[in-house]
Formats: sequence, structure tokens, C-alpha cells
Amino acid sequence: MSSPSRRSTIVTLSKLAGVAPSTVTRALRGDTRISEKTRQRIAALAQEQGYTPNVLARTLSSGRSGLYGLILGPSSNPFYSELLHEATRQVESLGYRFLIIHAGSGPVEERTAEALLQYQVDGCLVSSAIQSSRVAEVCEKNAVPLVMVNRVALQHGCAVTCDNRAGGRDLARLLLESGRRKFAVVTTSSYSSTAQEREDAFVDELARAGLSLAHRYDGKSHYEGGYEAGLELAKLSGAQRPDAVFALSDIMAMGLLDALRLKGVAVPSDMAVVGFDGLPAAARPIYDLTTIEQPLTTMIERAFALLANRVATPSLPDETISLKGRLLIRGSSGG
Amino acid sequence: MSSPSRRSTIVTLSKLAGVAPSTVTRALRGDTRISEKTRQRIAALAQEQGYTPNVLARTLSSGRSGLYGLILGPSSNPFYSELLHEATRQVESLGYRFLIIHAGSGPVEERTAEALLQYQVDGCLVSSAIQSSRVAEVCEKNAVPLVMVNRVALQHGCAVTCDNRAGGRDLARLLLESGRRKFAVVTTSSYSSTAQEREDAFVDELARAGLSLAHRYDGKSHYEGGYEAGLELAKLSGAQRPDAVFALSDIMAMGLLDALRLKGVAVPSDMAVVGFDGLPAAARPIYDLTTIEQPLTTMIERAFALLANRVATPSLPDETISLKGRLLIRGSSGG
DNA sequence: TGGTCAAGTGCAAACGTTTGCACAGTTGTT
DNA sequence: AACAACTGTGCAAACGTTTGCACTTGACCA
Repeated sequence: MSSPSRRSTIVTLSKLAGVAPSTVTRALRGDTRISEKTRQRIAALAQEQGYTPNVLARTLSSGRSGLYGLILGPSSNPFYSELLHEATRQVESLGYRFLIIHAGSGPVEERTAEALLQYQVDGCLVSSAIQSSRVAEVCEKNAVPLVMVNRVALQHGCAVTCDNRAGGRDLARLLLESGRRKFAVVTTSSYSSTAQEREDAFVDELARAGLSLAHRYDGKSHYEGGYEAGLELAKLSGAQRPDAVFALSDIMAMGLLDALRLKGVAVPSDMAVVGFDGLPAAARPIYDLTTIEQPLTTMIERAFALLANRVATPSLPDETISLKGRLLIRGSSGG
Repeated sequence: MSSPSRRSTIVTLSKLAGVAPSTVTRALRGDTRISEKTRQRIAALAQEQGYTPNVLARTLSSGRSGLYGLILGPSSNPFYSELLHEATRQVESLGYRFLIIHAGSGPVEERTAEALLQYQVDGCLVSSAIQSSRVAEVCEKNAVPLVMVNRVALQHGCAVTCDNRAGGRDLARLLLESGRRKFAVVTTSSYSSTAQEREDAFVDELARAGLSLAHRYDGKSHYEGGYEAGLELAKLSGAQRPDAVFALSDIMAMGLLDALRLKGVAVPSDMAVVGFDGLPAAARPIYDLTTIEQPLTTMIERAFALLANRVATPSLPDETISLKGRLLIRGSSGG
């Protein structure tokens, strides 16, 4: 029952330095009750001995693990990959680490949710299109702060989202202002708060202009679904064919655009296409996609701020933050 | 200095059950020295009290954290996202968890590598196009098993790779057999063992047919680089223009194809294009890319087997496993 | 000279779980 | 009746770090 390599510990350093372990701990943590001379002497010794603190032991006594649990959405949407990388970059700079609780589709298994408790994570960041209700339950029951990114919290927890309604509205206005009059939406049949808000706002804005949605396709939240929708749209001709399509996510917009291209439908002259999310791939010349770019960096900053505040003060009430996205007007919408 | 929610512990269960904590531990772990009756009684009590073991405390005494460290490559290549999801799915089923050490480009910071020791990870899985030499050093020095996936280990550690040479060779043969005679390669200037092997094998096979590489472009390992290479290729005309291009990764092949499409170069009639990796996106009708599909699931299974063996037996020698990829012949190579 | 205060450090228990060794009770055998 | 073996469980220290409380020493003041 020993550490694999008999590494330096507080106790071994204390023996070498001729002081108590508590003195070593305090010296290394910069406690000014320990004299400057002693602090410097112990810091030098720790450096020389290659001491690395054991955070697991520290957690046992301090109650803080320095871990956040992470629940990540499916690989079929590159948005989650972008989110992972940005979140990981920020968590590192905060001096925290991510413990992956779950990644990908499907509900979170019971024992997976338990990992949050087993590893005593300080908080949990969820960005998953699937409702992680079991995770929310475990967090609530055990006073673990939880923040959802790009999802509205239906139960316990905070959330940071893009202002989906404002985005949907802005896109509708852009299309109306450029003269489009017949609209389609590529959405997702499985419940998604983000999709619902984006579509509702889009439709509401059309209604204000006395117009309505002519077609609605289930793009199933992935590229292939957008592609299928594009094939269906390409079959329409004449007055039936919409002159503008809103794909509720960039990944579906990309599928849609590829299908239209292969079927010879000219974008934007025959049909304008807009998306949502602001994936880097949306900027590619082949797509040139007009989209709402989610303020991902800021969303994640705010998410970590919510977590940090609730680690410090567990009784803070739940909070939802909505941040406005940025309309990126590119070639796919004309104008 | 208390647990956030005063959860059940071994000690609290032992008091309720009227037995010693060691009895509770042994009962919950199925030790048959504890009577069946006692084991059942304690299991029921644990269930009733909502007991969840604290793995951090367990690690302190057992020396096993149930954590693997993960170092992930950049988000600009979706291959790494695929790898993350598959690896996470497998690690869950093994009863382990991933601690994210690093994700994305750039060298791993000193304190980031130290996290491996701080959290007492049982092993480390690296899949990063950047040499993680500091991580390898920390692992070697502290007897932490390390396995690289899709990278040849240059220092301490094991590796599981796709047989890049066989793949490069197979692609060369395919192009030769379909009558192609003037070749280009889109590679990466920064050192990559995978790219080097793929290109070397491709060029060697051409040489065996008395042919050589006509053009070589630095695609910088990302979509945009492949796209730039495509623009350059499209500028060539007549006898100068290659009739076949090997992009050393699918992500570059996708950029290449998009550029060729926008410049009106017909694939595969004017120019055959092949890639490597087997990204799901390669199968999209818009790309229809002929590629070598890396056996990702098996590679990760083998990687975990290497880790598990070395957790159990730390002195096992380093090992490199090379697994043959699968040639997927699609429209982009003709025939 | 004695009392008080401040500075600097130590003691020891705790965090939650594990495990080597020990002990008690029961049963079987001589 | 005594002893040995077996079964079932307990003791207590340990893993590495933290921290509330305590102690010692020196300086200062009345």
C-alpha cells in the first residue's frame, strides 16, 4: 500500500528540515505566520527534493478537489469540440482540472453520475444536448454546483446560454430585409431548448411581417439530417421552393448546403441559407455561411464564474445568463 | 474542514451496523471472510443510506486512483474528437475515468504535467500531434504507464498506431492501378511520425513503379492548409498538373477537395484525391473520399490493454503496436 | 520582578478508506 | 478436559495533507 515511487511528501520534507509537518504545509502555502527565513528554506528544500503535493490527500482534509466534472455533447457536432477546448484552456488557467464524467450521446448511466461524488468534484459543467437529469439530481442532492452551457437548466443548476431568441430574430430580419419571402426551417425533433427558442423567435419575427413558415424539416441535430433536408428542399420547384432556409445549427446548415450544391441549387441566388453557432468551419469558402456566432469564450468565462461563486458560497440561488451572439453576414444569405 | 453534505461514510455505516469500519469495507468489497449474513446486512444499509465511496480517500490507502490522464490533440482535426469519444466510452466501461491533462495545440505547461502526479493518475493516454516530451519525462520518472495513440513514442512509453506505411503503400498502389502517373502530396512541415511514414511509403511505392513525386505542399495539418494546397494545385495546368493527390490526413483532403471544387477542377476525372484517417465526414457525398480508415476502436482497446498491463506489472518493457487500417475506396479516386 | 503580548512554531486529531495482524468464540479431536 | 484449527470480526496504524488550538520564547512595560 505505498506510492509507486516513494515520492517526497510533507512528512519527509519535515524530517529533512527539522520542523513539524504543519510547518512545512504552512511554509509552502505562504502562511506569513511562518517566518520568511523558514519559508524560504523549506521552499528550496521542496524544489531540491522534487516535491509535488498530493491533491487527493489535500482534498481529504481541505474538502476541495480542484476538479470540475465535465459532461460533453456528441462528436457529431463540432461545436462541442470547440467548447471542450476552450473550456479546458480556461480551466487550466484557473488552476482546476476536468474530470470527464460523460462524452457523447445517450443518457448518463447511474454509476457515471456517481463519479461526481466519488471524486468529490467541486462543481460540474454540462454541455450536452441530452438532458442530464440524473446528473442534475445527484448534484442537487449533494450540494454540488452545476452550470449548463448552451442549455437552459430545467432543474437544479445555473446556465449560460447564447441569446437564442435574439439570434433567431436577427436572422429573420436579415432575410426579410434582403427580400426573402418564403421560408423553411431545419430543426430537430428531439427536445432542445436552444432549438425551440431559435425557431420560435424566427417564426415570431416572420409573423410580425405577416409571413409564416412554409416548410419545416427535422434535421436531427446532425450533418446528415441537414443533408437530407437539403435533398428534400432541392426537390421543390417553382413557387413551392423556399427562397430562404434557417438551419438551427451550423452543422445542419453545412449538410444542407452540401446537398443543395450537389443538386445544383444556387446559394444564395436561388436560396439563402443561414445557420447558428459560429463554427470555424462555417467560415470556409465552400460554405461562406451567414450565422450567429455564439460568444463561446465569454460563455465559458461566465460559467466558471458561476461555478467559482457557488463553490465559495453554496447557498447562492440558481442563475441563468444569456449572452447575445454576433451576426456574421457572409455569402450564403446574399446581400 | 468537512464534506459539503455530510454524506454517509464507512465510519457512519459501521456505527449504524454495530461493526468495525474494516468490516464494512470488507463487506462492501465482497470479502468472503465476512459472513454472508453480515455482507448482506451491510449492503442493504449502504443502499438505504445512499452511501457512495470516496475514491480519493480510497486512493490514499490503496494507491490506485481509477484515473487515467488524457492529453488530446487540437480541435482543428476532428480525428481527435472521434478519438476522445471512443476513448471515453471505453474508459467508462472499464470503470476508469479520464482526467484531462491537456487539450489542443501547444506544449504542455510544467504545472500541467505535474497534475499527473498531483492526482495520482494510474496511467496516461496521449494523442497529440505535439510532442509531449515533458509529460513523457514526468511519467518515466514517476513510473506512470504512458501510451500514445496514433503517435510513435520517441521516449518513454508505449504506442498504438495505425500501420501508416501499409496505408501509404496501399493508396499508392490504388492510384497506380487506376492509371494515375503524376503525383502530389499534401503533408505537414512540423515533424509528425505518422505523416512521415505515410509519405515515405507512398513515395517508395511510386519509386518501385519508376515514378516520383511531382509536387509537395505543406498543408500544415489542418483544413485551411489543405485548401491552400488545393488552390495551388488548381493553378497548374496541362502536363504540370498532377492527376493524383495524396493528402496525409482527411482534414487536409477535405480542404483540398473544397478548393478544387470551387476552382472547377473535376475530381476524380481531372484529379484523383485520397486521404488518411477515415473521418466520418470523409464519407459525406460532397467528399466521397477514398481513404485509409484507422481502426480507432481497436487501437484504443489495445491502448487500454497496454495501460492495464502496466498498472498491474510496472516493469513490463515498452511496446509498440501497429494495426493495419482499412482501405475505403470511394468516388474521389475514380475506379 | 512579574505580567502581558506578539511572533513563531508544534501537537494532534481529522478527512475516508484500507489492510496486516490479532483476538474471541465455536467446533472437533485426542 | 485440553488443545488445535477454523471462522468471523476487530484493532490500529497508515496513506498525505490540513488546521484549530496550544506552547515556548523574547520583548516590553509598570
